[in-house]
Amino acid sequence: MVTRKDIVKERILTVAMKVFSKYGYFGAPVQLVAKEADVSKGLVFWYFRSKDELILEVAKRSLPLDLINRGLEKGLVGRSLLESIGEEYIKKYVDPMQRNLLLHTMSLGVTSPDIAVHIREICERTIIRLAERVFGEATLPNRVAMRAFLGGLMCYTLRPPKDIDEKTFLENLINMVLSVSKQYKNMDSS
Amino acid sequence: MVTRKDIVKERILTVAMKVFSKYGYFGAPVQLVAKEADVSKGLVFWYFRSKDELILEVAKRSLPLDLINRGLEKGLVGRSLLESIGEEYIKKYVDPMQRNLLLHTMSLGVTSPDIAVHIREICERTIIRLAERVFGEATLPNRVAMRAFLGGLMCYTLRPPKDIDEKTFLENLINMVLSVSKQYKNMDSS
Amino acid sequence: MVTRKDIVKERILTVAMKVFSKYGYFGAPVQLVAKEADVSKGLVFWYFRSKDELILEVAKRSLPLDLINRGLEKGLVGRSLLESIGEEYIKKYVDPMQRNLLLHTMSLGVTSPDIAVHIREICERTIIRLAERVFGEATLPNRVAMRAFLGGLMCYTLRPPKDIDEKTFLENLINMVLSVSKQYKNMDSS
Amino acid sequence: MVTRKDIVKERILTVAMKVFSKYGYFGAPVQLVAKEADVSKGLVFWYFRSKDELILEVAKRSLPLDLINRGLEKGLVGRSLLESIGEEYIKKYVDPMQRNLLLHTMSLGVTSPDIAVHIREICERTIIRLAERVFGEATLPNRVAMRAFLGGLMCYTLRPPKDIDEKTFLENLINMVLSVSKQYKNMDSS
DNA sequence: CATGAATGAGCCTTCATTCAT
DNA sequence: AATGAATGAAGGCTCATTCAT
Repeated sequence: MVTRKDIVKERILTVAMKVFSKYGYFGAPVQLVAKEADVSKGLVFWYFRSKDELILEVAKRSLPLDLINRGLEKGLVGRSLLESIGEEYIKKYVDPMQRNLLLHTMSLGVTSPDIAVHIREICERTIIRLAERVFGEATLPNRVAMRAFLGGLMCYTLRPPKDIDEKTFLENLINMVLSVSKQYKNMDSS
Repeated sequence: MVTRKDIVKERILTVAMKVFSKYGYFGAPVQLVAKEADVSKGLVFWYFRSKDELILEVAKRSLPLDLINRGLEKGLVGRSLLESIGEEYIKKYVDPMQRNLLLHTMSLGVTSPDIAVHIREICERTIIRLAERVFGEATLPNRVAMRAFLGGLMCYTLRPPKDIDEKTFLENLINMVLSVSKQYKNMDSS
Repeated sequence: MVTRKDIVKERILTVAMKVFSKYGYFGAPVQLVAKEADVSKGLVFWYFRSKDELILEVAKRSLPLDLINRGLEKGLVGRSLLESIGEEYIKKYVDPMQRNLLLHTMSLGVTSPDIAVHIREICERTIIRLAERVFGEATLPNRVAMRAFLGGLMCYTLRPPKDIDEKTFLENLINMVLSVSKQYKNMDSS
Repeated sequence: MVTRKDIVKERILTVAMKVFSKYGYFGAPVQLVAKEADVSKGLVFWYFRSKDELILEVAKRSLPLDLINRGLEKGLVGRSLLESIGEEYIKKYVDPMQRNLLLHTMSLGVTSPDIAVHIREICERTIIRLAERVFGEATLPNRVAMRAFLGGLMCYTLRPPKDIDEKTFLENLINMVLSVSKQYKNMDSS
């Protein structure tokens, strides 16, 4: 059941993403988030114990974890899982708001150990689950491949090359990534 | 002639890079920079009119402009210019301090309009000069190629793939970039 | 008849005494009292219109009024009334919680005019009733004697001298106090 | 040399004593102290790192340590030291401001462990030095006697009995205190 | 040039209090 | 009665910036 409480908390979070995206985590006072969400400053602290907690929640959402989990939940494996994630990834970050937020989060990860740790843990776990579902097992080379996959996507969205269309890019990236595993070797989409 | 003034200003800048890299542009008060540089807070404002000016100066240095200009000044052209820049680029950003600073600057570029403008202008001009020296003229495809070159380097340093060594990466990147121009077509370094 | 209402209100008050004793009237938020009493914050305000009202109620209990009234209700007069009160006084304030609370209340009496007034009124009236029951009439010297009695007890409990036992102390204090009235002159307990 | 810096800091402290005395340590915002001292809020934090530090400094001054040290520095010993201290003690606390401040400090000592520890340490050391100068050595009974002396003075000032004049009180208190040591036994002022 | 005292705006956070349910 | 969401007013503290020396 979705209570009124959940709705308000969600609204605050959504607004916070917009505001933080525009002004940065430190450039935007909690006050501004509250005002934009049309609630009192106090209420933000009722739902999030501190600004850091709010930032952490927003930072989590700025990462591609949501779409990765969605892909995993669909029950997809191998190439089709990567395709699904790749498409959603690019879809998410064509939104400049999301792209900027991701930049802020990456910058934050450098300075705030607290938040960095949190994020790192989550990423670590996700990478492993992803490797398992794509390759069958999360060996080191497989995990590295998953990182390359996500890193490649990140670079693509951060600085999309004008001369490579999404389809082509994705196909090549996925081929490269899958080539680390024998089962996909010499099995290009060509 | 290098005056005492230059030495002190330089020291402040160097320290500011370290401090901002560690705590972020907003997380580090001017006071901290002054303390680490062993000067008074007032002196920092003597050399830099405001914190924003100091940040701007540091942000400039965090970008790869310096090494690009150095390459240009060497009088190199074409492939050897790209090789020189590529090597220096990677050399600069293996330093985590520089890498983190670059992240902060990218995040900053999203929120701070006037700093963003400043940086963009400089980049724009550099890209053009670079294209001219590599390809002979700064046509749109050539400028795009230059952006791809720099973007590729950025991604490489931000998330260095374990399975590609620096030499190989650079060679492939340069080949790809040069291939947009007829004069380099089918003219691999081989 | 003791209603459920009374029970809850009483629990809140008891807990408030503990909490205020530990953190001071201003150091303890109402929220903390509610939590320790295992009720909602709103309920505290249902029973006590404001925090000040709660503080006042606790402050009253921190004073020795209860045991004085109990003594009066026993129908005691003269020396035996003082003895009863004296013993109960010391018994109450051997509890560090009560002692600390008394200190907070004394400090509060200095700053909070309306609470101070309230307390002063109550004290004034009690002193008079006490003087009447001890000496027969509340003349000025008699009232002063009553203050000396209570003041002496307060000092004793706040900083109990190691070399004077309770019995001896009380006997001497009462003798001194009673000596202001002719009827007790030269009428030591011996 | 008394610098301008010292003067300003001293003014803030003096004002803080007045303000805290009137409103209590927690009832008075730093802002109010600053305003009354005619300086900016920021400056108070320039001289005192936090409100707690300011409170501690004021709390120290609210105790009778100053006059005790002054007595010690005069080189007095035995009875004359106690007489000097006793007179100054009463002189200090006839000022309601000082009396109220002392009450606040005592209340504070209960809740703020930090400050309590600080104060306790200072008191401990002073008691010992006092015992040494009064009795020649700081044996346990001598130290207890010193506590009784100071405790007696405190009670006297907090609730001055109308029927005992200062001279008489002091004489009796000192006689009592000195009687714990053989060298003063049977050496009453009578 | 250099220092550090001084200012004031602004931010995070707490908390008494109200109110719909 | 009882809950806890919601509000808004302060308060402590930081920090960029200025200025007298």
